[in-house]
Amino acid sequence: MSEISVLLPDGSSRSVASGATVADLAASIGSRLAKAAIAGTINGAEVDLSVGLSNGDAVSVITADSDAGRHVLRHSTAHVLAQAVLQMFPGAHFTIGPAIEDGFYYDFALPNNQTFSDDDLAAIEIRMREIMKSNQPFTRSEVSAEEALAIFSTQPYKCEIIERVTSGAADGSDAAEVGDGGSVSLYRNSDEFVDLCRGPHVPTTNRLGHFSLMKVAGAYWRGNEKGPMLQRIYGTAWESDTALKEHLHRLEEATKRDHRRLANELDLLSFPSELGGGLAVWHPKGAIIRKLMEDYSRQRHQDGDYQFVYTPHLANANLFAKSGHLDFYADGMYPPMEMDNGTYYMKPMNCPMHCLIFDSRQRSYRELPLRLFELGNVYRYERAGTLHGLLRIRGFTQDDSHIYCTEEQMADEISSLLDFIMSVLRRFGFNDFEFNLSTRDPEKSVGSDEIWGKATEALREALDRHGVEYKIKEGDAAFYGPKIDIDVRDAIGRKWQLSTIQCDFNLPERFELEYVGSDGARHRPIMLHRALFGSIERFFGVLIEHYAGAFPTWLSPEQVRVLPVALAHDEYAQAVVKQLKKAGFRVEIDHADEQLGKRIRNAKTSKVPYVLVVGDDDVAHQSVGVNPRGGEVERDVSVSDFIARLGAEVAEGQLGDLDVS
RNA sequence: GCCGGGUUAGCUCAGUGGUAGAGCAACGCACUUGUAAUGCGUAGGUCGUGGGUUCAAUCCCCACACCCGGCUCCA
Repeated sequence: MSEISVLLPDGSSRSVASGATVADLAASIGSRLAKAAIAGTINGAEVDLSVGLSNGDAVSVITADSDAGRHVLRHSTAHVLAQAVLQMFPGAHFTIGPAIEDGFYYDFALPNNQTFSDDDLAAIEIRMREIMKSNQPFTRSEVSAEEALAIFSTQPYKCEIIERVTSGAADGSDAAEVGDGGSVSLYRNSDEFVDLCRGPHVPTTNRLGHFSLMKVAGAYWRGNEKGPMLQRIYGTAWESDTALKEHLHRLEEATKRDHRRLANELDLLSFPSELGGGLAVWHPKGAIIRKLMEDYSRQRHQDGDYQFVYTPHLANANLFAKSGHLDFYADGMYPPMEMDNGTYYMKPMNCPMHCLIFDSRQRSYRELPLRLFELGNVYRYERAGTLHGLLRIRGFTQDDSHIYCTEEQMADEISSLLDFIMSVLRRFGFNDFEFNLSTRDPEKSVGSDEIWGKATEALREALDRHGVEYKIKEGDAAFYGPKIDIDVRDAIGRKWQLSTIQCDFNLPERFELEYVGSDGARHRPIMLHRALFGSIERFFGVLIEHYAGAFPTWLSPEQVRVLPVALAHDEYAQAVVKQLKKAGFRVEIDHADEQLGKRIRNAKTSKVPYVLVVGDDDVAHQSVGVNPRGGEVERDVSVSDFIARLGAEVAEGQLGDLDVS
């Protein structure tokens, strides 16, 4: 028998029999690898294990416990989901079912606009397990478009995909379904079930099984809100039961951090339904944190040569007509108030008002960059279904600034903004940043090519100067200019978009803003919008989840709780409280009318950073027992020592990074 | 806005076509405790709002409000 030679990922060559498949190669390397293999790559392209090798191929084996392997598992599980649904719901149409982060989904259109119930989900999962157990092979074939249309003649969505692909109108999601060649690739795993798919898939359905169907949801066909609404089933799938369990555990942990739950448990704020949707009231404890955030923000802006301004919550419609926002965003604004002297709107943004301030008198180039800053309250009528706790809210406060500068100043200004942003975010325990540069959408934009080019270049230059990696989001800019968005990762690795720096060529034009240059001529300034927190509300929501409600001492609404062991120690405890308050700390006392253990538990569940227990010894020695959040109890600490340590901790928090774990 | 699900005591949640229950919290009494839940007792709800069906609705139906999970959107 002749042999061929293939190249392995480590650079070595290996001889295998001519006609060997990826599976054969894996088996020749080791039985363990053969068992773990679910797909492979040949010359960089992902393939099924059953694909034959050619002499000189670069080959790798994909195992289930890799990202690529889990992707294959998830996609194969999605096929089985579709198979089960088609069996159980005669007349159902299936559409697309990709693998996604942590799992997969599949979209269906059920006859007579039926919807899936939770009971259906459980039944579908059982049927899926039966299919997996029956060990059906996934078999690939390639057919012409005509043949494919015949095979899927009762499946209009599949026909649409085939037609789009063969007519060259396919987008990414179509290509993922069928591949991009002239022919259409299919995967069949029984006589009755076949799906369009590029693959690869696991060799047989019994390689699947560590999965769970999670939820059912509505989803628009092709994401088009005017198109039909489909029924989507989400699932998660993993390489082992352990990995599945770990994932479900992570979800539980994330639920415990939910800011809506913690805001309630910690008495920070609430969303009374009497107020209306998407409107919050801040309770005293939440307000303490908010004030500290605002104080810090104001201090940093003052240090950064920003000038503080205030503007009203309402404005005449003419202002928003002039800014152009009424044309673009009227649907997202609270409805107009007809007054006897005109029509008024709640402001959905601060920028037009800041432009009025800029334009209130003649400006010189000597004033630039002119940085106007406001913690500005804005109101946006977000669509009802989009509201989400503090993260998507209708009334909120932006830490908003508009910077007017020259073209030449733009790059330096943006560069220093990046430093400013990261420095502020670090103060709140965020150390992992991701940058996105959003570029022009030629279909939806104002301004000349030249100015777009310059501004995009300035943003890029600033990012390059910082040596940070960034992603380009093609066409994702606002209509008025390119922008940088900054995402942070929180303590459990989730990504949140917070800060933004946006160039604006629209408003200076519309407001005819000018400054007098050193040449004596009038010039139009560049305008930058930027927010660090984004909105105070949203940032606070993210902060709650990041710290899981256990705020660092400098931000904690209650920094210390003093617990007298017994009634006899109450007087001393009150003296300790008095000293701490005098030193500027937020302190409460919990009198001895409950068991000590109970009171400690209460303090811990309230996430108070320091619990001080005081008893006979402490009265005798002017000391306290210190029980820190997440640390060991320390007895006989002198009150003055504790005050000094607490003061240092709070001050450190105000200067440097916080260790968040 | 669209597709689902939900709304019962301050909180977390049971429950029923004949106007309601638990745990925690609150309050009272006893206990005075040295590092994560003492015991006993009391009080607390127009069952989201409005309409309909019914002898009777918290329960069934409709509308609305608000919330949750997604989709779409996000200046």
